[in-house]
Amino acid sequence: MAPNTDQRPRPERRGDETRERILDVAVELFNEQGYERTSLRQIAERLGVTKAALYYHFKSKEDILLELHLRLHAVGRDALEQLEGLDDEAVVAAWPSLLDTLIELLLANRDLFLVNQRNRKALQAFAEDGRHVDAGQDIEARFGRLLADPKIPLERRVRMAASVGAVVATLAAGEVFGDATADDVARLARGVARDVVRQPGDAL
Amino acid sequence: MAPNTDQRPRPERRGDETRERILDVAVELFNEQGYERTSLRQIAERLGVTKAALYYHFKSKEDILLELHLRLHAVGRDALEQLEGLDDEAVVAAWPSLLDTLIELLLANRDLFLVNQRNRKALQAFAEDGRHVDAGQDIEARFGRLLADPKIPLERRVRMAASVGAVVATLAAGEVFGDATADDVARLARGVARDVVRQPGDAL
DNA sequence: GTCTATATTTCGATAGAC
DNA sequence: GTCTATCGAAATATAGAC
Repeated sequence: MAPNTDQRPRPERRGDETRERILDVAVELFNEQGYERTSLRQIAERLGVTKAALYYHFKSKEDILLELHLRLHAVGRDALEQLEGLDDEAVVAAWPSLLDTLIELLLANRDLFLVNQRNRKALQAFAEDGRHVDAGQDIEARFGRLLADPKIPLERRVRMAASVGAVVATLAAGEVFGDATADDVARLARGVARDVVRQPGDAL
Repeated sequence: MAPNTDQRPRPERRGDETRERILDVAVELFNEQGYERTSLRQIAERLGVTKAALYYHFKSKEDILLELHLRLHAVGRDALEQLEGLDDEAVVAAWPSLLDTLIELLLANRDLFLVNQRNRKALQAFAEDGRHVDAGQDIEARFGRLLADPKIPLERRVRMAASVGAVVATLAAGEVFGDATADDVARLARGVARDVVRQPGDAL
């Protein structure tokens, strides 16, 4: 193979590694303090570099949060693609299985999830300021449309909203259950989710 | 009765009325944009006064949020006093009834609730900076201790966390259920909450 | 009680050396 | 790729007139 004559440093090299570390520290701080209360100075200090260095890797503070949003979407992309083309009724039918997937993903990417959940306002502000965050296939937008669809019985929709709330609250509480392994909590969360979606009147 | 010779303007007069309006506008804007993204200039403009006027009524921006926090506590005080002296096991027993109260209060003070829920980080930051927000009888702290109590079976604790998450998510979703009256949503929320707390193995 | 005007601080972002 | 130095904007907060 010919030697690498590319002037740019190879991707997946030292540079991208620093980029990763920036994102890691950002997730930490955004979760501890929130996005708005976290300054670039804090991120830089915890990382042991200067603010200006951050600007080499990201063109703005918003871009850091936006990148974290994209990563969450990447995590849920497989699940999202399964829904492509399905109408709302079909999504309702698939809901119990979707909740299991949600629990699994939430457990494996807890911090990333929480950052996105706790900074919804900031993300939606960017979107309104012209920045498109996927537009049509945004997962949250689709969920909102689902809850508004009058073709689905109200109780079904309420229980969908409640099931997500129950799961997120349970896994966000996470380590307050001092004892308890992650697997224990996940198993119990699945049980709760099942009880929420299975409404009275459903066939057993 | 002798004429009022007090130099200060009477309480519950024009002054407190403006104070109320400030809090009302603050709740609106904090819910629309979040606490950190809302500037005092915006509050003043929507109110038709200047920033300086706000500082006559509140000594800082934090104080506005803190006041809203105190109001929420005032709303839930009756419910909280019922729990005084009860040990954790007794609270668990009272949980189903507490959830009904939560639903009722949440529905009657939706905006106030949401501001406090969405700005938890900011409030807890103030508390750590020396400002005491009740210390011992803070409702959220008590809830956290309850979830950590190993004397309560894990599944019970998980279901308590999940029930609150389900209720809050349902009522926060609120108007996305385009049709549906508040009463409908409240009734369905009670049903869901009941299904969450009543775990398998409980006597019917 | 509300105003105008301004002080003070902090933050995001850029320029240019190394 | 990271640094020093700094800019400009915006925010909180204060001083003092009315």
